[in-house]
Amino acid sequence: METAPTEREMEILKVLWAIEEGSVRDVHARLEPSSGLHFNTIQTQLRIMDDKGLVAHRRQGRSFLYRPLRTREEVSSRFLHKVYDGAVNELMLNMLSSEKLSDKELSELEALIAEARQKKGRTRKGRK
Amino acid sequence: METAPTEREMEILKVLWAIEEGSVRDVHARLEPSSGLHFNTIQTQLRIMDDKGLVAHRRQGRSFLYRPLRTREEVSSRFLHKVYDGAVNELMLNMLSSEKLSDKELSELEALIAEARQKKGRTRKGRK
DNA sequence: ATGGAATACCTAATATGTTAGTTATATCGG
DNA sequence: CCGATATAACTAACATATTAGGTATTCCAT
Repeated sequence: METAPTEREMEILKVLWAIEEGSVRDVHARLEPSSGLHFNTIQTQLRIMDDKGLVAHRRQGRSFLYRPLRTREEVSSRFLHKVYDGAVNELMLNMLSSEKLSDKELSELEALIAEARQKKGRTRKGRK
Repeated sequence: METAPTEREMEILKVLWAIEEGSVRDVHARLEPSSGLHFNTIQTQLRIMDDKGLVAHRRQGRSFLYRPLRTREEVSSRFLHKVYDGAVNELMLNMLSSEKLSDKELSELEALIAEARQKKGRTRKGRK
């Protein structure tokens, strides 16, 4: 069916990514301060997301515990392909220009990529 | 007002990013093969996006030429903050794991970052 | 001028998203 | 067992998105 999460659904997914699994109350507690949304609203939203396959639930005692079925990777990958046709370096280029990154952050990024390169090199041809 | 582009609006923005500026017909020509959408549908959509401030138009002869007002940078930055709270390296980490990047692409990425670091270094303290 | 083609403008139907009230049901303490 | 409370389930109202039909206007060629 491939339904993309809506704005609100993204907020809820974000909470679930953070807490891994949680009840309506848990999600509501996290979202209420910033959004002021009613408990029932979150409950309804979660049920809809359940129908859509964005989350799953299991019973615990009298309440449900919800967990995300979409990962951040999936959401991000979808974004990359939708907006950049999959061109990671295009995205990175834009990030580098729009985000103000510190030296430290840049070093970290470089290290991440170097590591990925290492890993790849090892499992393929030779060292370089 | 800060309205986030919807799914369909994203498709249209993408076309406009590619062609820089174009008439309803131009956009429709690009979108029709994949979507089968009616000419008028695109026209209405563009007018709505105009109202929302996502695009602007100018007259040329009897028709309008539309151009995007949101850049890919802006859309991407918004995504980064919404989904990752601005943590670029988190995003990159996920990209590295979910996208299958070639050695060449990884090298390019590394080069991009190195360059950004150079540039930053030059305008700040010293060389390092 | 007049008819045809292209286009903007207006309108509306349908679908989907968003929010929260109301009702039913289960659980726990006494 | 009984009432209080927490929660799920149902329902509904309203907003926004999506799609396309119809109408008015403009320009071009005959």
